[in-house]
Amino acid sequence: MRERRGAVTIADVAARAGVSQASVSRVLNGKRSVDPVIVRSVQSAIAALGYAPSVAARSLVHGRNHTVAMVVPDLENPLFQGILKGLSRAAAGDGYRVLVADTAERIEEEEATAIEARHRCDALVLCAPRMPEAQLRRLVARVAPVVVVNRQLPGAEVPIVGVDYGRGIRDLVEHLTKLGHRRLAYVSGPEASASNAERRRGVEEAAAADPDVHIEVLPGGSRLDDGYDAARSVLDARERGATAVIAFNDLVALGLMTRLRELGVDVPAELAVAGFDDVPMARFATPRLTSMSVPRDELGAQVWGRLRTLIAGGPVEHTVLYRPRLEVRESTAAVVAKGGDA
Amino acid sequence: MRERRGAVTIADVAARAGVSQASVSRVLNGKRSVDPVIVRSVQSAIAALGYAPSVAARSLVHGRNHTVAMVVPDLENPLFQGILKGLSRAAAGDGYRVLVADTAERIEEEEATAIEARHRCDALVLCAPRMPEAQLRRLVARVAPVVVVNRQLPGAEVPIVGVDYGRGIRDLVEHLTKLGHRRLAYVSGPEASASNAERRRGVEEAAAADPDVHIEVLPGGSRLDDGYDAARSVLDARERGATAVIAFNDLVALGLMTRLRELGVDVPAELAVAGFDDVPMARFATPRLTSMSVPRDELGAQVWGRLRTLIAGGPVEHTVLYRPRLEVRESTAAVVAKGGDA
DNA sequence: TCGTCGTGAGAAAGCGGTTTCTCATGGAGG
DNA sequence: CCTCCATGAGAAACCGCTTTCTCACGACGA
Repeated sequence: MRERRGAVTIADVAARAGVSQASVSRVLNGKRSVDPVIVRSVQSAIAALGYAPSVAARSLVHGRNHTVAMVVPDLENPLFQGILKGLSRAAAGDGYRVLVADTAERIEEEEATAIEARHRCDALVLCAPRMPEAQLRRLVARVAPVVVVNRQLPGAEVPIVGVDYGRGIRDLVEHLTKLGHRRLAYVSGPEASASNAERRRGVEEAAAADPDVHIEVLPGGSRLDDGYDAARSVLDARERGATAVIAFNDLVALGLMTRLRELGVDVPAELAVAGFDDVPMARFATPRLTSMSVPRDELGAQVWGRLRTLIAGGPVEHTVLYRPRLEVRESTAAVVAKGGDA
Repeated sequence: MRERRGAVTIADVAARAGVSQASVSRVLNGKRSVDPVIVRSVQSAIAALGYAPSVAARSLVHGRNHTVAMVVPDLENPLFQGILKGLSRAAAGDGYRVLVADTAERIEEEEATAIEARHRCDALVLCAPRMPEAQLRRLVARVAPVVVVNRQLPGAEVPIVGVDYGRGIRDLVEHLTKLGHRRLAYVSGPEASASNAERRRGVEEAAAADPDVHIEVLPGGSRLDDGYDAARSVLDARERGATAVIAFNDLVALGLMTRLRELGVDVPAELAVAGFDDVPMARFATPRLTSMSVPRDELGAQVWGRLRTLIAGGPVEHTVLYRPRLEVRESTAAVVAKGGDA
């Protein structure tokens, strides 16, 4: 430890420029009080030596290292990938980098991971945290500055960025009822998912708003396989009168459509199918999938905007919920009267 | 700066435990020379105060902060996402976190981004760097310890982890020739992509190995849209005798198949289609897509293994190239003789 | 008893940069 | 000429932790 580690330090620059370290520091940090001759001499020495200040030393003095930690339940999830992309690009514009911590859906590790990651960084992003609400409230108080994604925390002094899934579902139901559908099915997402709970609330609200509309909730999941496997119970619901299906997300919808096709069910002629999230493949499925579009990258950029404000000592900015946009495609069409009903 | 910043420091722990800071440090770092009474007293103080050592201070002393930077051309790419997932999970097992830098395909910024990111971290991962080879050689010498993904650097003292795309293509061609296909088309990837260059080399080698096999190269890209748009030139190639198509990757193949279906071309009866990467959707397409499977998460874990060795002062480990595994599905079948040729 | 060796623990220096305080110089005004 | 004020720059302390060096004490052997 007592040996110099080969890197160029501020002492080397000061020696080469013939000034004190304090002067080098002042030049580095743009202080106005430095004689221009010294400024040029220091800059010349910096360039000649290829000097870059130690992040650790600066961090020790400033108490900040210009990193932000992002904790996610699973990096496989397209939403989190999009948020990471948007966040990392936006933060880079302010000299920040994103440090990633993936909890692999181990809920019991989520809190410790968040605390550890935050300890390394200036701020934290919690993506769709799975832990119980009381625990989450205590955590956000502890790890500020923090932004939470896709998890409501009424009354908590923390910015929330998310998608208004309830609203999206209601809009989707409206699209389908305008096409004449009155009996629908909703293929549910994972039980532990807060965004699925919101979708289900949207389902309930849509059904409550129109006494003619009935929406049956079916078990499902979040992946292609889950949708594929849900086809059986979807067809049962169809026997009970359902003419349209809303899937938790596009992957579920795409898997479902594959199985329906294998089973000889014509989409949308015999059964309409709609998804959520509008993944790129939705536009290339057969039939093209009607879906609610969510701006993933932009979510990440919004997260950064709020974090930046918090880091700078600003106020807790408003919760922002993106309203999903309806992308009507081929998989939904007007209900066709079943034989004898015409 | 002269005010204490509220965090618990080693001085607080020392005061509470009634020992020196050196003793607290010794306990923290597991030194054997400490009296067990002092160990317990220190541990009790740490727990009571909720103390966690400053990452910056430790980093300053040790010259390491247990982070590794990963530079990618675009976080949208499923391969990089998978590598990030595998790397971040593997590194976490050793107390490391991954810091992400996305260059947004701005090749001119790649080098500076890599240097800056490395400066913040203990090591670097360069994913499919786009810069010219000479520049890349100079860079890897400068930023060691570094692992490069999907980019060959013969003779360079740097571990390479990647996919043997040439071998994958040759295996795919073999699969198709065994089905009786003799005239093939390859829908090319992005011009600047090193992995596309490898695939094209594989195409040339496969054609050179069998004088009966002819492979025509067509322009394409890397996304669903690119595949969709390539259908026209694919059909032209079919007029010239091609009975099977290999696409740069699965997204291109899926987009292509959508357009072929719209144009009334039966896959694989009239034209066989194969992809690369085996994304989840390949198993749910209609027809199910034949593809070369690549273990994305495992690539990330391999990257970590090599980085860890380098960080520990170990040798440059061997380049590892994963051989893609052929996943035969419905989109490829035996060539059907065209009318009149039977 | 005295001297030597080994072990445990505190003091102080150091990691690399920043900031505060102090000093020196020059200019202006009385 | 002398004093005061403003400005520029270096010295030293500090950020929080680690490590080295030194001291003290105890035990053992001569």
